[in-house]
Amino acid sequence: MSGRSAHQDPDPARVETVDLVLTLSFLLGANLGAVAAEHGLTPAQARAVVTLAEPAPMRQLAARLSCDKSNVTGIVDELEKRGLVARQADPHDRRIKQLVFTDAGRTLRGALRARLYDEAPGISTLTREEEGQLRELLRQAMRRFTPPGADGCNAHRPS
Amino acid sequence: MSGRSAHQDPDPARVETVDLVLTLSFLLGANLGAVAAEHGLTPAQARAVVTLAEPAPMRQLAARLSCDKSNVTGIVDELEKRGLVARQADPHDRRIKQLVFTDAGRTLRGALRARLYDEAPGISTLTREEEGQLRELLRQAMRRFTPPGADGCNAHRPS
DNA sequence: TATTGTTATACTCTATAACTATA
DNA sequence: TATAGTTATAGAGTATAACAATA
Repeated sequence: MSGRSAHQDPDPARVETVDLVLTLSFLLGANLGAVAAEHGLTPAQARAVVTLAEPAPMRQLAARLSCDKSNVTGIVDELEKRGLVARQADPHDRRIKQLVFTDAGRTLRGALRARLYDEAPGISTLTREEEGQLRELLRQAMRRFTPPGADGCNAHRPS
Repeated sequence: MSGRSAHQDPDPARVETVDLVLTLSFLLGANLGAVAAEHGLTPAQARAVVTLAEPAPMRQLAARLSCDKSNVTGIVDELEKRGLVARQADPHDRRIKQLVFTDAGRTLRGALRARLYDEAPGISTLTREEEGQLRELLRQAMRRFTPPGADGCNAHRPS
């Protein structure tokens, strides 16, 4: 018994690996925020512009952003107000609104992607070879990852 | 002119690398949220428990969480209410409150760290060697990263 | 009945600024 | 004057639930 804890401390090397991923992601997020602000957008709006692959229904954009569809309404409202995207009626299903870029929106998307990817903090300092190794290791990690509750049936989230 | 955009599309390989980092980080964050909820904590509260290296002033915890000190007050209020941490007067400077864990808090911290690091989604599927390579590449990226606006002044980040 | 999108609402996270008590 | 911590407040982000229009 004594005061011995039920859990050993995790491997310090593992802690460093995880913290490095989180720190790098934090920098990428901070960069997104800064670039968004330069264009008078919130981070969520900028992310929508970068993520949208036109044409796409609202619901698909929500899926790509990993958020509820109700959030997308407000984000797209603002982007539409600024003349960056438009909602187009779908000829085959009148419930659906297809999102498309305006010319200004498409240009902005290119500018944002250039800043966020070409100049990605940290990652852009690696050589092509190093980045290739990093990419392959991350692919490996994601490939082998099994989401919790995926026992071959459809996964739902208990809340 | 012919509608040619001012920006080329970024290198698809680069896009994949960045998106992999963000996806992995998203999974780590979702895991934090799930583990926090199991213990009736919000993600921010759980992160404070995991991050706190006792004893530490409020201000230092805020720095480690990369957030404003005003946020820490509420987080620690709740952790203190649950008997996980305590605020102790600093004998040398009465402005300072040193945060320390209770026994329950220290035990919880161990449990959370075990879940968040030992079972880190994605990363825990790599072999020791693969994880070592990943860690070294991420270290390299962070080492070479120059924060914007760091023109010769001292900008470090102690881990 | 099920689905797309909208609205209303609430909760969390975060930053800013003003305040206190110390130093 | 400067710093540690608190309080009040406001802005983003997100989720849930109820709803209208449509399938």
